[in-house]
Amino acid sequence: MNIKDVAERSGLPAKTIRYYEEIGLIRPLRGANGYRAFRESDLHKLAFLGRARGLGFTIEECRKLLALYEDHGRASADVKALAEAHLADMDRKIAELRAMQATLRELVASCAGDHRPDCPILTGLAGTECC
Amino acid sequence: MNIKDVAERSGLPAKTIRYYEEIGLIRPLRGANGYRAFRESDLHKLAFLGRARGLGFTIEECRKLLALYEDHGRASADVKALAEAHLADMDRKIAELRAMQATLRELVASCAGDHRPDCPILTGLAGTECC
DNA sequence: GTTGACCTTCCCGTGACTGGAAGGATTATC
DNA sequence: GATAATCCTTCCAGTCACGGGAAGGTCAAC
Repeated sequence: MNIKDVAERSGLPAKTIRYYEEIGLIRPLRGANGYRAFRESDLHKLAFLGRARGLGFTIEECRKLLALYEDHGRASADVKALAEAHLADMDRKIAELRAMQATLRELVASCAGDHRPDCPILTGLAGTECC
Repeated sequence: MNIKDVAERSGLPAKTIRYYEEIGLIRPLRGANGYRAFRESDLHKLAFLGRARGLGFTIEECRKLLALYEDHGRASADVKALAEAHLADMDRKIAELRAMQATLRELVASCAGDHRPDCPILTGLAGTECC
């Protein structure tokens, strides 16, 4: 299989597939013409990577997941720990975003939003609480 | 004021302050020795930038906010629109994270997490729904 | 044989910094 | 006055996960 077919079947752009080879996530064979020759197993790995990335795992986490996937003697606890750490990461990110939203929503609520120049959003950002 | 004092007073690292000058967010004066000479107005701008960045605005959004801040004839509606667009951005990011979490939580819930190798998280990522 | 679609590598750009090297300026100490 | 420590400067490279595009080789169809 050439890269375009793999790209279509895995849903990943060809550029991304080349990049994944470059950083050692996959090791496709090479034909006599220098073209990458992908096996079904490469395709499976790419699909795996696409799903893991889609769930927000970083590339290094994906590397670990792939290693666990290929290690048939792994303990499912190791996988679960990785997944739970990632869930906690996402919790933290959501909390951070919500905190930022809460602050900004207060400022927005107090802003008239009309043609006049007075703007509590700007004075809030300026921090000069000049009352 | 030299850069270290400004860094301490604004809460921004000196590296970041140099970077902000490089991309034209601030324009401190220069002393005869080549050192940056910060005015109070530079410090205010940096504090403003620090707060805006802390609320998750991108650098380009900060540039616009700073321009509005310095334009005393602005309409507060323009500021409010920027802020509301950013709130909507954050809404989208949160929704994306929650969708990823929901999927991953399902997988995690079905994983025993013990010493055995069977792992629904990995088979889920492999997508081989082999039942 | 010539088009057109594919493939390859290589290098640059993204956002918002961070780290570190090399070297000049200032301040404190002896 | 010499020296050491602490500042300051610029410049270059790296981060993360790719994407864009150039320059050139290969392959299938007509």
